Amino acid sequence: MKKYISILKRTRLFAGVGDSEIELLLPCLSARLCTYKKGEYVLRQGEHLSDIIVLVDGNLHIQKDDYWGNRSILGQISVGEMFGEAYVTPESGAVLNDVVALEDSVVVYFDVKKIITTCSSACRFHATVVQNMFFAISEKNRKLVQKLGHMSKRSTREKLISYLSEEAKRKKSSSFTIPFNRQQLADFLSVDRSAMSNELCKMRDEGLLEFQKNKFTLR
Amino acid sequence: MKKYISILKRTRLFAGVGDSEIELLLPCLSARLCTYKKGEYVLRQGEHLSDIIVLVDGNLHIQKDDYWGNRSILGQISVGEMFGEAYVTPESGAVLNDVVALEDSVVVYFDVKKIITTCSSACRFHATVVQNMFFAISEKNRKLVQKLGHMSKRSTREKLISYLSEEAKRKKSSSFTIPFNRQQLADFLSVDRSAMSNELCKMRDEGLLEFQKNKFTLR
DNA sequence: ACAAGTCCGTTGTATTTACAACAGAAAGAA
DNA sequence: TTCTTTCTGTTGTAAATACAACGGACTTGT
Repeated sequence: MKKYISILKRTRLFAGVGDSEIELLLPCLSARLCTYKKGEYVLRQGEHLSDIIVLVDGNLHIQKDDYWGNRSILGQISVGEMFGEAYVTPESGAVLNDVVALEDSVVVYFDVKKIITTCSSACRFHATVVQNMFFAISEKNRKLVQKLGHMSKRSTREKLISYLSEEAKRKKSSSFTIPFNRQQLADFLSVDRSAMSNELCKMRDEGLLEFQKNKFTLR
Repeated sequence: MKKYISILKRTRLFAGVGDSEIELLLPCLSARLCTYKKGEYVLRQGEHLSDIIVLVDGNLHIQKDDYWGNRSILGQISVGEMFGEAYVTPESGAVLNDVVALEDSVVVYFDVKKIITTCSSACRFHATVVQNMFFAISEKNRKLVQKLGHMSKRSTREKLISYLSEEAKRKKSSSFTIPFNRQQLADFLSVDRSAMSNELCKMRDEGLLEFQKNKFTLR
């Protein structure tokens, strides 16, 4: 666990909390470390959850496969990001999506009850963590709304423009690398891969953008 | 303001807080009442926000119109529900969507800073509100994920099935009324109204469901 | 009651997308 | 290297969707 404290320190959840304080907080929040090999499932649709999870190493996808084998990728989780926060309220039911490791990954589980129930005065940074968690969920919420913005576009081209310009804005550069290959991007935007590939090339030919593999440049 | 306390008491945000306590909390949270006539905008895309808002009377839609006039309805807000919570973190930028009153509506603004900064011991229910807000946002998050589930379906029929069966589950009955007319439902699911109308009738002819106006019955 | 406006279903056509299949490029393994 | 496997772009066809347009049912306001 100790080797990941420096990473936890840089996460949203522990912003403003120092190394030594984090070490004190960890047992107070019932922190548990778990490792997953590439391809393993961190969460499965239908499970119940009472923890918030932070990725400290590796890379995860939030996805769902339907009865006909169509895969939807709802999002991607990078090191330092939090997930599972939508399923920890008393009323929330089962987990709606799978979370799968794209590479060997390490996560830390935190008991939500412990987080929201401010404990003894021993850990005075507890309140900071609660506030951080609030901000983190709020931010997540915003991301979901943004994704809904992409998804609500009617055509493949519009979805691509919506997503790519969003990424450009986020990375503050017209050149950026996306965390998806073509199939994954198609699953993320809920479109057909070949149709999307087609559209991307058309847009390139029209001079709207350039790309090499996962690196895109908007014009 | 007083006439809405009984409504606030029944909201998620104030669950477990009594009438008299709410009255004490209101000034402590910088509560401000605002009324909007049918058709007026409560929030506009691009605005900045530092409040959480609760609807205490009326009915609202969260929506966005693009350059070409296509409207997307991201969600609908009923009395007692909270919104705006995604835009109140230090880093969150402008509001991404419009919020418009479908009928004459009344909302209450709460200063977020006041909420998350636990105040003097005078209002001992403050901590409860913080926890409630956490649950409420978490719940909202879940709703967004569910909507993404509908949106990620490829065909109009699948989107309809996804949405309608979700509603049936939520209302715990195979008969239920939806808060949208046809055009609004189409905007909500990001499909063409006539194509959707067509599909609905096909499904009815196949015996999958029945409907009169906004009342649906699944078979 | 009447007029104006809205809502809903229906139809035909043009456009777009999904699906299947394939070939070349790139990446990995033996 | 050579052999696989994966990834990407391309094409043709079938299917689904968007768009425009219209008539009837229902509302609303005068």
